[in-house]
Amino acid sequence: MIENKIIASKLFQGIDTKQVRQILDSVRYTKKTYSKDSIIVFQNDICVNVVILYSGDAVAEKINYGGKVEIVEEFTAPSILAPAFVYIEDNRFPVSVYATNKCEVLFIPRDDFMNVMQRNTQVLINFLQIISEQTYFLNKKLNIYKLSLKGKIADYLLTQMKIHEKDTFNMVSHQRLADLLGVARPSLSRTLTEMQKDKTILIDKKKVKILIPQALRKLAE
Amino acid sequence: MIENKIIASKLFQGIDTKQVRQILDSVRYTKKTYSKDSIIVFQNDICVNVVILYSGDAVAEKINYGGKVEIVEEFTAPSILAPAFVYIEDNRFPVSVYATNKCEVLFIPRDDFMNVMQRNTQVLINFLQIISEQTYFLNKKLNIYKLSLKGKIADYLLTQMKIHEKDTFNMVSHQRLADLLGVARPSLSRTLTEMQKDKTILIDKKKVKILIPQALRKLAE
DNA sequence: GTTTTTCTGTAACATAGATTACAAAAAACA
DNA sequence: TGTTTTTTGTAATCTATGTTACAGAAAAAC
Repeated sequence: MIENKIIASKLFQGIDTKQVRQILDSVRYTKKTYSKDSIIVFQNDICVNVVILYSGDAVAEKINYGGKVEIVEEFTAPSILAPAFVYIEDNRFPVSVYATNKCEVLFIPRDDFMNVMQRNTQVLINFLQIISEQTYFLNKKLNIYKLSLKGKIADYLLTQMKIHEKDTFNMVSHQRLADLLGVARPSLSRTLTEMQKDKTILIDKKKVKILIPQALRKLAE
Repeated sequence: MIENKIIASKLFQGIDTKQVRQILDSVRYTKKTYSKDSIIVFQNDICVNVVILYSGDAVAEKINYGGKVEIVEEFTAPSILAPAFVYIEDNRFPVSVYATNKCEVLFIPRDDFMNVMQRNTQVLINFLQIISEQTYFLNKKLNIYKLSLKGKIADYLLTQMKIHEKDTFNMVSHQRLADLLGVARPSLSRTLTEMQKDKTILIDKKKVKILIPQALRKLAE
């Protein structure tokens, strides 16, 4: 039953299974299954559907001028692909999305979905929130870009501290963190060492302990 | 007449004055006038209104940890302030906005505005497009951040070429461009000189001529 | 047309972070 | 337990861009 799967999506938050069924009955939708490595949406395709990945995992890739491929985003079901490109004027997908394992995807024509939003306040709120959160996270990402490496690390550590709700937690590998922050691994190592010399943080094996959170806040501002 | 002023806003695109009047009549709204340098919205205020600047100019500023002030965005009427923060969960203004000259502002409670969107498809489309475009531009800005200085200049020149619809056009001053790109002025000068030595572009006084657009596209990818 | 101000080019130097390389430490495996 | 693989620390070097400083060119003001 498709409604049991998509109900976990943020798009249908606060809506019960029966209502989701009614919504699906009120629109024309297409259901497709994709095998590993097949392409779900093509870069530059015109985006006339709300695309809901309701099972499986996918990645967004961009092919740039020189033919080089860059991974832009990773999706895990349930997830809406490129919600901000559905109602925009030049509404072409900026990326290609392909399945990293078996995926099930729902396509709802944007006009039909517009009707749903007009009838169902909760869906409207949810969709507005989904797009708005993207703006929020992009803004945040942009701020992080402007920071020095120490600032980026500080931001990462503060976020982790918030997630774990304590000042001691396990770190991912240096290589993984370097990739996340978009920096070189040896630069990251060097800077982590500096921060330990500063007595701002303490690292023991995989464990980090934040000694002076205020110092991190200052670095990450 | 307020409706004659706000009708130029993207939010009311495709809607006639009479309808705008009807929309305004259907919501509770507040109209305020701000003198130069007064604050329109305060950073960290909860954002429960759609805020429409319908005359005047304003700037968004952020006060960061150390008390330093940073200019984030400039608004010219008609413009919606922080549309992406109206329906988000942690809906606090990320910035303070203040008037740089006399401003007139309309506040519409977000629940009332939600009703408008549900009754009026055009307003819904417009609002979705406004938020979506923000995502689009932030994505673009993020990509530009990742580029080298040459890449940033290339991107700027290509955009200008598109705007002017020809390969020769006037440039803004180095200082202004350096600020736009977020780089140091002498670095910009040096790099422009390099690009002229490469024969990619040609500069004469204020005029630039793009000699090899493909080279720029490669740099800006 | 002369003076003053602003803009541009450029050089010398500083700095953050990338790159490469390698050895020590830790973890995984057998 | 010993062996292999992965991860980490760190040093040497390179590179892009920032910083500072100043002189000549252009533009604006007078």
